[in-house]
Amino acid sequence: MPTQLARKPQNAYHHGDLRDALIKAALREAEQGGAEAISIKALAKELGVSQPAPYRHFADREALLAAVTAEAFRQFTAVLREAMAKPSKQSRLSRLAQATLDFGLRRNGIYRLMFASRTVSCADAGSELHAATNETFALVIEALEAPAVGYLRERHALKIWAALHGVVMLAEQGMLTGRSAHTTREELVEDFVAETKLALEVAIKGVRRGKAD
Amino acid sequence: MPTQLARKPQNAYHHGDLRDALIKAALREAEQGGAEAISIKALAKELGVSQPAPYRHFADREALLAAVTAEAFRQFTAVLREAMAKPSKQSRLSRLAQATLDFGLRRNGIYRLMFASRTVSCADAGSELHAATNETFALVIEALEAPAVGYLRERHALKIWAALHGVVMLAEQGMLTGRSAHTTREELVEDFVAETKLALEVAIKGVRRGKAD
DNA sequence: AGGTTAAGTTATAGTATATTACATTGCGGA
DNA sequence: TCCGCAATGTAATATACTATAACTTAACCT
Repeated sequence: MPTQLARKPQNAYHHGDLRDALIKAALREAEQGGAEAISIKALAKELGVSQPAPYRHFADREALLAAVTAEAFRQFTAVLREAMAKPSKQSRLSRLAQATLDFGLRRNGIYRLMFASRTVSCADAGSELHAATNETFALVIEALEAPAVGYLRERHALKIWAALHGVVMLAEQGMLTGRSAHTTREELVEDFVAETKLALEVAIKGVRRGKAD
Repeated sequence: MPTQLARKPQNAYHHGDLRDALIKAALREAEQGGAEAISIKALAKELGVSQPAPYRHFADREALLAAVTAEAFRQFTAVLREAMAKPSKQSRLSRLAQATLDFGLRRNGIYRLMFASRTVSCADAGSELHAATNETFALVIEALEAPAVGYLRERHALKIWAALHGVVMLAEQGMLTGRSAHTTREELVEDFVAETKLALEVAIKGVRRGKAD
């Protein structure tokens, strides 16, 4: 699917690039209210087309959500990549982790759309989503800055990812506040980062010395 | 609000205990499809009452969801408590952790209702939900089997809770499968359990020796 | 008995998804 | 040139859900 240049929408009966406009507008809506805030009817009205028009481009609401989610993943990955790229005193893993937390809290509705809606599963290997999450996961592995030894990198990438995800979700739900004074979200994240680095280092040394898994 | 004995519902124009029946039926629905699967209309039909009848007991759909979520938390806490109580070779923290994973995956829709729906926030200290999550959190602290030293227990309880939550959520979404061969969800959870024990022990010793935070 | 009220009922409005049949535009080929 | 046609809209409509309003029934309480 090529990028389809927007053909002048000025005097248009035809919108010009309704599909893309729908995705962008839906992302804007989801920013605050999550997936539930995305209404085909409302989007159509906002874009000045009739209600059924979106159905020319998406079979149903779920198909739109899938496309929006994929786009959200692309943006997420871009943010993480940028955070890892910029020079800093922090380690790359730390920057990735804090960027994840920041994205998860700031663009909270979108984050939920990506990770906490069952509208779309990324289980089937062929899906657009699967590819998107693969890229994110690859970035996490890269952030570990560790050599490939067995499945250690993958395993620790999964762990830090899960931990970060948990912090974001609980924080969004307000379940972290008031539990432990003097413990901020950022500190929790930094704890996990430190533990990951340590554990991975130890594990790799262990494998190299002992040749055992 | 007393427990309101079910007055004989047999020959009833009045249902008898519609409020409770709604919550139970809604929980059953949510088991599979999460919060979105809960429809006032459908529940009313299932229970053999008219559509507006539920509104006698709940101001709106959200109020019903709040009550259902609170009940879900109660069941969740009960399951965890039971898992911790039964004798086993595993540590209490390990049993709590695996029970959490099991609940999160098996009663997946309910788990999402509890932790991944923004319908209800537990941020306000007075709410029924806040109390329910407090109880769960207290259980996690108890499972650590560690003495109260500063805020260490609370901090590590938050960490293991977040980590567990992350594993459950990612697993539900299918984001763990296929990433790292030879790494099961249970192993991830056990890893977090082991790290928590170790880190907490070290931290407590450190504080006691050095008197510093 | 009779009044009060909680807990239902029917009727109805408003909004969302989704389908069907029809209309408009612009482009490529005879 | 203009005809056909595919792409992309529109109008009309069916269905489902939330929610409110006005009315009815049953139970309880003096």
